[in-house]
Amino acid sequence: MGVTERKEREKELRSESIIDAAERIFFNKGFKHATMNDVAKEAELSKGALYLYFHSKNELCMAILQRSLLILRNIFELLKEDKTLTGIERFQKLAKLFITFAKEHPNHYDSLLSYREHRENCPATGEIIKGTVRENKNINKIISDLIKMGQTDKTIKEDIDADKLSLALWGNFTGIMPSSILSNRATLNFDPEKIIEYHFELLINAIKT
Amino acid sequence: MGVTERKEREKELRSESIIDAAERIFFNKGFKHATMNDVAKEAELSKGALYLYFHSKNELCMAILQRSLLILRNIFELLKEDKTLTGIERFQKLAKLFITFAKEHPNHYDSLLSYREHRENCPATGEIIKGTVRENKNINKIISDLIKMGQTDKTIKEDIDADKLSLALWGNFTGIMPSSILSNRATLNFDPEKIIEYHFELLINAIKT
DNA sequence: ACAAAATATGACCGTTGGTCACTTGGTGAC
DNA sequence: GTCACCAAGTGACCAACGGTCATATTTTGT
Repeated sequence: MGVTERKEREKELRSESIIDAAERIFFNKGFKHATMNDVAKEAELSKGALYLYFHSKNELCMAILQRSLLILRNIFELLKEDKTLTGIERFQKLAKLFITFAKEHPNHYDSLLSYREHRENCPATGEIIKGTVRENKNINKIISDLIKMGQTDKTIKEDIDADKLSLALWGNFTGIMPSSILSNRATLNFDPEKIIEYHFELLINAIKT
Repeated sequence: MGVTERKEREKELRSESIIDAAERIFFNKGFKHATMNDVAKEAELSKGALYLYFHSKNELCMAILQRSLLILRNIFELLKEDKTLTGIERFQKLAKLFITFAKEHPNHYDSLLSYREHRENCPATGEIIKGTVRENKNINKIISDLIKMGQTDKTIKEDIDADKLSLALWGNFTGIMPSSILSNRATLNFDPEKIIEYHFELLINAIKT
């Protein structure tokens, strides 16, 4: 009885192709102005069908956000596996990777920042929400591991609390950049990248051996 | 001809009383679910009249945000004028004031975080948007001044870039807290206040003489 | 071959932000 | 005191959109 398995795969594929369509539409028109009809048309489905796969527009947005987190996790994962660097050097590179991600995936980065807007009305029990929470934890775990690796190779102070620092960085990542990279930079009288780098510089001084 | 002046005052008062009403409604029902009709009723006006004072719902939200920034500025201003503290001690107290603000004015704090949602569609030339930008700069200026005061009394390292650090802190403030204080804390496995405090601790180590 | 179940459709609904033709009431000129 | 005028205010109305559901189509198991 391979039918149910095949159906499950097809359902999964449908779901993915809807998210693909949603990304194209949302990233082009913006979350607010894109409509579910737009997405349906792009996905070559009727509007009603979308609701067989996602409970609401917000949940569809959260599905995109989950992808964004995945992209970022993969970037950090690579850093973690780079054996040519010392611990503190890896930490140093975190800031650059933050910035690179935001620049190379501006739309996905934007979706990260709109977390607050879209989580509303999404039942916390839903698979998608749980997925984003899980992915979030994964990322914090990696950052935390990076720091611990620095402690192992003695390039980062022993008494640093890796978990807390990891969360602080994550907060900083989703804090300083928002007011910047995606706003009209014209109105800013500072360069957000420089701020992040400077901030990291200070932290590095605080934690290196 | 004191009539025009009086009318101007009255217009200003109306505007304020609309914001008052909007705060009560928005803070109770949430920005999304509150309607302009709700606000109109609360302000004892017709819906159409609201639009004589604010171009859109978003702009009304930004007016509330401007108030939030004002509250925060006043808090920081007090810290700046406290002559009993050394520079580094004042810096230390910043973190606590951040947290206090978020706890004592949760709705206003929330409105700060929803900046991204509401700025959309508000023309950058509007008085309200310019007001929020100005208030934002004021706050960064105060933080920056606090740091410089520490450099003057030699409790903070001379070579710290006060402006950059000020922006980094502001980013952190609007970064770590959002994912925390206002989310269901139940699902969090960490205490956001602790994270902020720890982060500050590290920074203090990096900048103190 | 056919009934049952899964999948898909799109007309339809309720709600809401925003508009606009119209009303109201204070003002200043005479 | 009267009256034309204009800013201030009104609320019926509109278009747009998220979401639903009765119906249609396709696939599945027997």
